[in-house]
Amino acid sequence: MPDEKKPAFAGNITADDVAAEAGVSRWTVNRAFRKDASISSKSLEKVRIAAERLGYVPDLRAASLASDRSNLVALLIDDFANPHKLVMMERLTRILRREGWDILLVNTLDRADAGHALLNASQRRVDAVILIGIQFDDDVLDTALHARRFRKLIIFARTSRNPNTISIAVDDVHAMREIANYVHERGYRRPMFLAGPRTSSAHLLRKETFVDYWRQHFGSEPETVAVSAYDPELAAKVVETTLSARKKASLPDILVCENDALAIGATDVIRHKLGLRIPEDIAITGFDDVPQAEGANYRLTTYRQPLTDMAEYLVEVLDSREDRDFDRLFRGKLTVRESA
Amino acid sequence: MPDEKKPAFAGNITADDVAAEAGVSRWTVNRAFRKDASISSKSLEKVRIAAERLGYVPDLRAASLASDRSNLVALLIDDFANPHKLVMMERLTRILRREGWDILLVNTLDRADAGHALLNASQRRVDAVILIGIQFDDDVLDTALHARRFRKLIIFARTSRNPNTISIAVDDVHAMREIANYVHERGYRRPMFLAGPRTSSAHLLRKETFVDYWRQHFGSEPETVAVSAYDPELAAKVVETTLSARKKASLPDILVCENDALAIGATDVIRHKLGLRIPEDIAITGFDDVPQAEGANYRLTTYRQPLTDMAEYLVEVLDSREDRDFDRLFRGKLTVRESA
DNA sequence: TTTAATTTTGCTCCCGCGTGCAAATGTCTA
DNA sequence: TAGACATTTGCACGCGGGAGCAAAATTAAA
Repeated sequence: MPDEKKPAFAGNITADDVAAEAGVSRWTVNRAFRKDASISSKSLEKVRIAAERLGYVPDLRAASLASDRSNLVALLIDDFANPHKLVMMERLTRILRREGWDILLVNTLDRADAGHALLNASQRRVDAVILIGIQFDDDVLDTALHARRFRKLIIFARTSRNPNTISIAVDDVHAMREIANYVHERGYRRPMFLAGPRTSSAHLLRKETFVDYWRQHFGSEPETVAVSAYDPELAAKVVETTLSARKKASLPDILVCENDALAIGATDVIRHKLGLRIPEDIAITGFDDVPQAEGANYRLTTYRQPLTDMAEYLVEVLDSREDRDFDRLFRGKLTVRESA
Repeated sequence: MPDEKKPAFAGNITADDVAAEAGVSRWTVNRAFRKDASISSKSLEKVRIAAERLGYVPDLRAASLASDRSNLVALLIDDFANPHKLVMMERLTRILRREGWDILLVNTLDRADAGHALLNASQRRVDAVILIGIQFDDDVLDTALHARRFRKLIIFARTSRNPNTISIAVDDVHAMREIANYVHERGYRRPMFLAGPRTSSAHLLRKETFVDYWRQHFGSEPETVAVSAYDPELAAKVVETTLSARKKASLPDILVCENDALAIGATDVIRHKLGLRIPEDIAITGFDDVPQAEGANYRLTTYRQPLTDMAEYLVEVLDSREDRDFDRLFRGKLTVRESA
């Protein structure tokens, strides 16, 4: 009695095998695995059973090839030093997966590499590219968009003025004004703004907004300092070299940081290297509300982005077949803690 | 003169289009994009130019379908609260991409979801699955392996006793003994071990090793406490409830933590909630050497995993067509700072 | 210069599934 | 129960490119 049962090893079970097993045609089998399928519950059941027995799962490569929809999006990141990225990835992967989207994770190694990263994604024929990094200049975006290798290029958590790009972000202007008002209300008068890297395209309007608003409404011109990456360690170095030489009287009374990554680095160095108290000697605000901002060590006053709402809107955008302007700004929430 | 030039919009440029443009056959075009190709430099040049002009990029879905190699690996994660994951992702994405591998990022939502996550990956016909999370029980692994949906199932940065699985990890036993010796040498006598969640399969041997070793060599039985996830916030809570009620004399003199995520949470709560000094009142050790361990705030004595070596070995494993035992343990490095 | 060895090129036949339509089957009403 | 309509099912063809071999072109040897 040679090979009574099929080999348990599923060399490659295709829809044809399942069709034979279930006594239907291949197309019926495939239909059973599509949600919009028009199929009788009877044959659906037959197919399910046969597929189960054979261990069949549809091949998404083939499906994608035939249908020209991959249900795959590329997620391009570069600044892995920013702890907020972990939060964003968690939220995006969770929600995208729930809605049937898979994610190709691409590490954009450096600015020169952005083009390669995009090309990489295009070879997999992703339906969209999501940028949550920082090193994307307009020329790279334009090249990518010109080649039209993907239908949608989404800049997440960052506003962009590029008209061919979809930007889903928090309303930086509104947020920064709220922070400025709060800072002033609490009695701070000599703010210093700690900014991140400037890129020509995907830009944060936080620094500009804060500085302009403060000047217009409260008279004085805030100092500003820039860090070349959203990296706590780098921020710490910059803050140290900027502040350590100063006399106590000429120190700012508050450090308004472009995001929590910078604020965290600043906090550490202010406390441990400069030996100052927060908020008594210098107060600090951040932006993003990363998990550790809430912890006992930082208790950071910051601004929370509505990431879940943003991710859900992102899915909407991905699913949409329209060709309208998808840009959208969200309102976040000022979260007050003890740091300012 | 109707449509003199081709539409700039690359609806879908295929190898056929390029072949026509370059005056060669389709197969020559495809060969031009494979690195092992046997092609004359003359036609390679012609193809390159034509491809450039038309904006052609080979379709990896089709290539994968035809060749049965996708050059895609799935990366399954669940514990996004652990900052070390960010480091691991950075390293893996960097090295894998450099070697021509793309990454499918899958968020394993919870333990019950692991099966779905695996199935998800299998539908894309990934060449391998890499697990860097924690919620993978043996039954899930066995199901996945039994279905034989991928050639390799790699457990990264965690040892596994499952014989069908490839484990690339640091030698926990060696590392923990080194830590235990160091702790004892420094004069600590009442250690408490702060452990993470226990899963039946992908297991860390750190707690067992430390406790056994300490008992055997130094007589006393260390206390142990467990946290249900590698999450600093959770660790903080557990440590607070465990230690806050005790008199100072009955406190441990050192907290040996299974990894930095726990150590960070513990540090915060010990300093800010219990009002104790580190290391004078309680010392702390971690494991992983996350970026913030080096920062001014934590200065954590910890153990660094050779992630780059491990990732490079991972690539070797992926590329190999042999069927041998790939399990491998690496030696890391004890990194001493001020916390212990 | 002719023949043999070698490299390059073209081609047939798949890979596994979706699209759109026609045939078949089922359901409802009069 | 026949006719009209709705639902299911089957099928030819195509998506873009790889494997392996045969034909053609190029190079080396005699």
